[in-house]
Amino acid sequence: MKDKPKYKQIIEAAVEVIAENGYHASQVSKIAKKAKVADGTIYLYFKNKEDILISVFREKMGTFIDGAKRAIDDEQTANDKLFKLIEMHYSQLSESPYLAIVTQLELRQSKSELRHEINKVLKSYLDVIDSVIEFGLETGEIDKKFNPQLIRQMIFGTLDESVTTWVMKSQRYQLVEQVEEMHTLLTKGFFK
Amino acid sequence: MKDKPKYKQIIEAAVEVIAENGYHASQVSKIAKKAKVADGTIYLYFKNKEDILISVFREKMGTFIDGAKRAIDDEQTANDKLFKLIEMHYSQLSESPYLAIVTQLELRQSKSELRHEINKVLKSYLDVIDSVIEFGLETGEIDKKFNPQLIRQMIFGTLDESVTTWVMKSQRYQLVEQVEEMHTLLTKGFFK
Amino acid sequence: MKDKPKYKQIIEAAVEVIAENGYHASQVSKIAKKAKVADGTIYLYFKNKEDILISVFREKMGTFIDGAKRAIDDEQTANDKLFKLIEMHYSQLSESPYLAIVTQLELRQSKSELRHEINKVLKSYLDVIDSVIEFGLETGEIDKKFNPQLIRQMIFGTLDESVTTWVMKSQRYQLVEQVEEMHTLLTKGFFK
Amino acid sequence: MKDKPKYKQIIEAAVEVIAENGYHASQVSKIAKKAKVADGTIYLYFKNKEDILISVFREKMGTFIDGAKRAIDDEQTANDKLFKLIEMHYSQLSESPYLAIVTQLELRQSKSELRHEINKVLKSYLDVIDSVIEFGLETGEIDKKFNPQLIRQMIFGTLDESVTTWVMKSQRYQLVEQVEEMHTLLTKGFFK
DNA sequence: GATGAATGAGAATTCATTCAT
DNA sequence: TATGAATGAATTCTCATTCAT
Repeated sequence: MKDKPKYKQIIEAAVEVIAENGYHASQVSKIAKKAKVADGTIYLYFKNKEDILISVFREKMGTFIDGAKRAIDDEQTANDKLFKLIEMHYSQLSESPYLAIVTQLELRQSKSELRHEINKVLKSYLDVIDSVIEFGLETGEIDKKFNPQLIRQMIFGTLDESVTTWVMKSQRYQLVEQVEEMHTLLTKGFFK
Repeated sequence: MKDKPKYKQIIEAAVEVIAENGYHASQVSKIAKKAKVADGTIYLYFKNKEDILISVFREKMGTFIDGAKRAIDDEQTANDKLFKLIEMHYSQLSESPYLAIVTQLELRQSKSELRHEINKVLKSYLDVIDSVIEFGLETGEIDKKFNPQLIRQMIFGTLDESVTTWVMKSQRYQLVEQVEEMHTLLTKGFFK
Repeated sequence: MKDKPKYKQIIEAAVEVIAENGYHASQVSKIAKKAKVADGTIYLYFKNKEDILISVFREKMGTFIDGAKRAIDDEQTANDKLFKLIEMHYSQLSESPYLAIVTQLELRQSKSELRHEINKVLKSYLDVIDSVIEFGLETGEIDKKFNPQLIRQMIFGTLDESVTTWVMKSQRYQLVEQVEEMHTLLTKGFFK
Repeated sequence: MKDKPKYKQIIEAAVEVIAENGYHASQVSKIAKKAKVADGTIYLYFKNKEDILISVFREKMGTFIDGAKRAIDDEQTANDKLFKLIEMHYSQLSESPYLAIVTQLELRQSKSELRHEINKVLKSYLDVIDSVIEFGLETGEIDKKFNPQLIRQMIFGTLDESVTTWVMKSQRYQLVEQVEEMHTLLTKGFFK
C-alpha cells in the first residue's frame, strides 16, 4: 500500500488493456476498471490519456534500457557486449508478452504527438546501441570505415523486425534461441 | 474498375492527403475534395475508408515490388541480386517522398485490422527477399547453416529501419549513397 | 422548405428548449431533437454550441432592434419616439414569451465569451436609445445639462428591470398597459 | 456557526475567487485553497456549493442593506432619503470592487435555482426602496397616481444598470460623482 | 473538528457512411 | 454514375461531494 500504489496499478492495467484490446479500443474507462479505480482517479495521477500511454512506455522502457545497460557493462569486448544486448533485448520482451505486443504493435498506432514522446524514450535505447558500437571502434573490433549510424540501424532494425515477427506469429517460438545466430549474422554477415 | 480514371484519382489523392495531413487527420471528405469528386463517389469505387487505404498500399507496393523483382531478375549472383534489391528499395522510395512518408510512418498508425491486410501485401515483398536468399543458398554463396527466416528479418529490418530514419530526418540526405555500405554490412557484418 | 429551413428550425428549437429547460439544461441533443434533425446536422449550420446561442440572440435581437428603429422613425418628436420605443420594447417581448425568458433570464447565465458577443448585439440597441436622446437634445426637448449616458442607463435599466419583473412574475400581467405610466415616469420623474 | 472564523474565511475567499476567476471557473477546491482549509472542511460549514454562494450574497447584501437602511433613517424627506439611497448604493459598491463584480456580473450567471435564492435576498433591498416610495406617498412628495411598483422598478433598474456599466467599464470613473444627477433624473425626469 | 484522496455522473463534437435526387 | 446533405454512434475529462482516518 505504499509508494503510490494506484500509479503502478494504472500503469499495469493500461499495458494489459492495450495488449488485449488494441490501442484504439483502449478507453480510459476500461483501464480504470481493470485497475479497480474510478475513472476520475486516473486524472489524479495522469494529465490525460496520452500521459498514461507515455508513462507506460517510459516506465517499461526505462526498466528495459536499464537491464540492457547493466548487462553490457559486465562484458569486456564489443563482441560480448553486443551478444548480451541481443540476449537482453529478446529475453526481456519474452518475459513480458503483453509489453511486447504493446511496444511492437499497438503503441505504433498512436498519433504524432505521442509518437514524438515515444521516440524520445527510444532515443535512449539507440544511445545504448551506439555506445557498444563506439566501444567496438575503440577496441578495433569494428572497422572504422563503417558509418556507425548505419551499423546501429542494422542492429536495431534487425532486432525490432525479429521481435515483431515473433509477436505477429503469436509468440509461438522461443525468441532467445535465436540469440547466437542473430549475433553471428550481424557481426559476420551471411555471405561466405 | 481499376482502370477508371476516378479510381486512380482517388488513390493519388489519398497518398497526398495522408502524407500532408497524417493518418489521423485524413478524412474521407478531404480525400474526396483533393480528388475532385463528391464524398459519395468514393463509395462507388471503394467499399469503405479502410478499402481506400489498403488499395493505396496494394497499388503502390505492387509497383514497388514489380520494380524490385525486375531488377533482381537481371542479376546473376545472389550478391548482385541483393545489391540491386537494396538499391531499388532505396531509390524507389527516394523518388516518391510522399509514398515513403505514408508507408514508413502514417500507415503504421492504422488499426490492427488494416495492418493485417497491409501485412498480406508486405508478404509478397518478403517473398522477393526470400527468393534472393534461396538463390544464394543454391549457389552456395550463403551458408546453409543459417535460418533463412532470420536472414530475411535482418535484411528487411535493416532496410526498413534505415528508410524510417531517413524519413524522420526529413529526407535530408541521399539514401542511395548508402547502398554499397549497407550491402557490405549485411553480407559481411561489421566485425573484423 | 426554402431558404435554409434547417437553420431556422434549429434557431427556433433552441429558443424553446432554453426557455423550457433553462440555459444549463439545454443540451445540443435536446435542441436537435426538438428541431427534428440529427445531432450532427447542428454542426453543419453552427460552429459549436455557443454559436447556436449567439445566433439565437443575434437573429432575435436583430428583429427586435429593427422593429424598434422602424417604429421611432415614424415619430416626429423625441417625446413620441421614446413613447414608441417603450411600447415596442414591451409589445415585442410580450408577443414572444419564450424569447423574453431567454433574454431576461437564461442567456445572462452564459459564460464570459458568449456574454461578450451578446453585449455587442446589445450595443446596437443602446445605440438606438442614444439616437433618441440625441434627437431630444437637438430639438431642445431634453436639457443639455444632463449626461446622455446617464439618461440612457435610466431608460434601459428601467425597461430591462420592468421586463425582468414581469417575466419572473410568470408574465401574469399586461406589460403594455404600463407604457404610458413608464413614459411619464421617465420623462417627468415621480416627484411633484 | 456564523461566528466561527473559518466560516468568514470561506466567505471572503469565495468573493475573491469569483471576482478573480469568474463564476464558471470558481471551483470549490479553489475557494478552499484561498481560504486555507481543506476541501472537506467547506462542507462542515456549508451544505453545498450553492449554499456558499447564497451565503456570500446574503452576508454581503445584509451589510449593504443595513448600511442603506441606516442612512435613509437619518433623513426627513423622501427626497433626501432617495438621495441617500443612491449615494449609499454607489459608495458601498465603489468601496468593494470585488463585491461589485460578483453581484453585478458573476452571480447573475448562476443557474435558476440559485438566482431564485438570490432574488429572495434582493427582495429585502427592494423593500427598502419601497419604504422610501411609501414615505414619499405619505408626505405627498410623490403623486398617488403612480404605481409604486413601477417607481421601484425605475429606481432599482436605473441604479443597477448604472453600476453594471461602471463595472463593465472596469470601474474607471467615479460612480459617486453621478449621485446628484441620477437623483435629479429619477425625481424630475429628463424632459423640460 | 479537519483532512484530502477517491469517486462517478454527465455532454459536446467528429466523421464514416447512406440515399434521395 | 454522381452528388452532398443528413445521419448518429461513441468517448474524454471535470469537479462537487463523500468518508475513512
